[in-house]
Amino acid sequence: MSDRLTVATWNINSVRLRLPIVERFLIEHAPDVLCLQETKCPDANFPAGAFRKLGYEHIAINGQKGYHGVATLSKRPFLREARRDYCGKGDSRHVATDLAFAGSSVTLHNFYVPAGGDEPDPDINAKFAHKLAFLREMGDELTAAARPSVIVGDLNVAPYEHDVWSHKALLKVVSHTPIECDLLEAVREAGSFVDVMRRFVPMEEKLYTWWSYRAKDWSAADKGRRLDHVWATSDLASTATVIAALRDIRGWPQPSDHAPVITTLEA
DNA sequence: ATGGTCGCTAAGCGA
Repeated sequence: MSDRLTVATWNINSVRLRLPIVERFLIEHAPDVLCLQETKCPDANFPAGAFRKLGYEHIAINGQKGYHGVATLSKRPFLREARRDYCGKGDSRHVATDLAFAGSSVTLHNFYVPAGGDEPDPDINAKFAHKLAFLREMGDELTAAARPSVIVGDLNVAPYEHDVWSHKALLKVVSHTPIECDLLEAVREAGSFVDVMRRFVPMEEKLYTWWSYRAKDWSAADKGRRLDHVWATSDLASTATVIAALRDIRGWPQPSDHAPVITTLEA
């Protein structure tokens, strides 16, 4: 049974403040599924009604007050929902859903990996130690990942040379240090996942999903990083296509500092 | 050059 499923991922940095542009995105791009990160919203206050009105009737949320938070919005019903408390800290950083796909099902993991603070040394920076522990736990879990599976989200690591505006300038900057880049590769390989964005954009081509709020003119400076990712198991990756980071959306009014990424899965 | 800007929630923290 042939099928097609479009999956978007977007760190929106407050779902309530960003509701107008999330609605605009859903109307203009109409993915089957949208995975949000940094919703910063307790579940009781999640604006589910606004999304249901746009046809996203199935909503899996894992939120908390003020920080983190993920949500998966879907036109297609969920066969299963699961949430894992990575590192046992009570942070809302993961929700998994199973969706009907091609006569069977696909598992979709939505992750928000800890940013890791400023100092890339786990001995003096507990936030960086947490980030590394979180990634190691991801690797342990994903070794046994169901097939087919897709992982999307803000992984807060830009692993390759051209995932950042300057490899040399960022070697000691959290998100692009060798320890994180090597660990993210090990996590991906532990579950035999394919980096779908890089299947479509050559390794030597710059590719970003995030631009800091701090730049005077983010687009002109273009000091971006590829922090958001789409991974798929090899059975899906062979037919997956990516609309790489929708950069224009970074320039919408009151934007998130991340751009969304859309992937089409076909089987 | 070691800031610069956001969003939460009510001064400072996290990103």
